Amino acid sequence: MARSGSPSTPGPRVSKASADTRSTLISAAIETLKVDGSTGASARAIARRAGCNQGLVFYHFGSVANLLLAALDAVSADRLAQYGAAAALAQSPSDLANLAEVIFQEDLDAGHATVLVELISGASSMPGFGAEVATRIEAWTRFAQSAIDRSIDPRVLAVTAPSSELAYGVVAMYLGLEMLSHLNGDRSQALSLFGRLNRLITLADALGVLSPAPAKEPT
Amino acid sequence: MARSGSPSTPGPRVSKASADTRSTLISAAIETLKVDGSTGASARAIARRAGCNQGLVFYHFGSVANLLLAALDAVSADRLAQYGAAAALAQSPSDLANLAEVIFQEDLDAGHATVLVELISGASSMPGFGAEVATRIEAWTRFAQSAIDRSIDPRVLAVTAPSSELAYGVVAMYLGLEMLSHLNGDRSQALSLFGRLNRLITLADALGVLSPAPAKEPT
DNA sequence: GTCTATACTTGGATAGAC
DNA sequence: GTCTATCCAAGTATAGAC
Repeated sequence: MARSGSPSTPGPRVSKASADTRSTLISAAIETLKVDGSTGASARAIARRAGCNQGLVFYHFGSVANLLLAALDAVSADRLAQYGAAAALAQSPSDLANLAEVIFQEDLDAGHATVLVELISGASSMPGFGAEVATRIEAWTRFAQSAIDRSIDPRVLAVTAPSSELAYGVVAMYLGLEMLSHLNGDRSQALSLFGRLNRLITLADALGVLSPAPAKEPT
Repeated sequence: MARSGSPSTPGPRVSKASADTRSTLISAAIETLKVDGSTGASARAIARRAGCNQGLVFYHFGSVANLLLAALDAVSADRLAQYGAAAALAQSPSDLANLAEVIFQEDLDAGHATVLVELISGASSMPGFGAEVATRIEAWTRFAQSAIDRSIDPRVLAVTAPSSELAYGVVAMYLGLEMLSHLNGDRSQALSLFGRLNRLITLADALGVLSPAPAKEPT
């Protein structure tokens, strides 16, 4: 599968031209998934968009499926890095919620969420593909869970739902809102709903029922 | 497109054999969508499952896309009828939530939800298909909205979100949970989350903060 | 590493026999 | 109304020239 060097660390072993083609193909795969969906993401369509020959897909990735997984890796790495940077800046649950809203809007507009949806639903028709996608989606739920753990009082979690389940729900909602807004060509309803949830969290936070108690400071 | 008689009312004009083949093809299309996804739902694959010739897809429906839309119509009609019957029996919001949980589990297990997800996400690669699917999905959000309107106090809606947005969120959640549980081959997390929401609604209902006040009865 | 050419498979769709 | 046969387009994948 991998030819020379590890696939995720293109070291000096790989020539510049090769690495360029690889990343161009990955970008083209992402773009094709956004525009034409997983059904339309054929080797030919992707190569056409990348401006190179169709055979290079198989030379560099071995199969279309592997290229699509590389594309998913790229999107995951990019977005989770963004999320992490934003989460690090957040000081409170409402900060986090506000940042989440901005980033969610970005994901809808730029089509990052579309890539996830297309690969998840497209997995049905490619044997073995589902398991590969599943492990990659786990990174998303893990991120959501850790963000929840950091920002919500454990006692709140105890009386509502464990963070793992909430994270599962958050990712499900993300995917579902992407599907509906993409279908309608209208993100306004999804964003409006997200905004309401956001205001609810800000309100609850202001009432002091969400944040974990600061580690024993004198009152 | 339609040959004789209207497509949704197969009257006596259509021979019994023809109507049989039509409905067999529709059932086969549904089954193929569940098992192989929208990419795998080709005329040949569907006809193979239906035990008939591939050309009949085009004779009866004109195109694969039209057959898939007929399949979606069938699933929508079937499920919304079930939902309606269940909702009619419900006397309270918690009744409704309990029934919703049972029906949601049914949809996950039987793959009804899969059909929706596959057609929505597969729409990206078929020009014009998205709009057709969108109008059919609207029937689902309309149902959800009317159920919400019937069972939740308008004053609660006024301070949280309008029923149209809540319905949008409910359908999005339904689709997202289907995607994740289908991907993992494990519906338990989705059901557990649904169960928690259910208990929350039952609790809120018991506290009297959800149901509309009964129309002016003497206290 | 990249391109051309090609073998093979599958799918959409139609024509015509029955 | 159904089936066989067929055409054509598109896809995966490989071999070999450059």
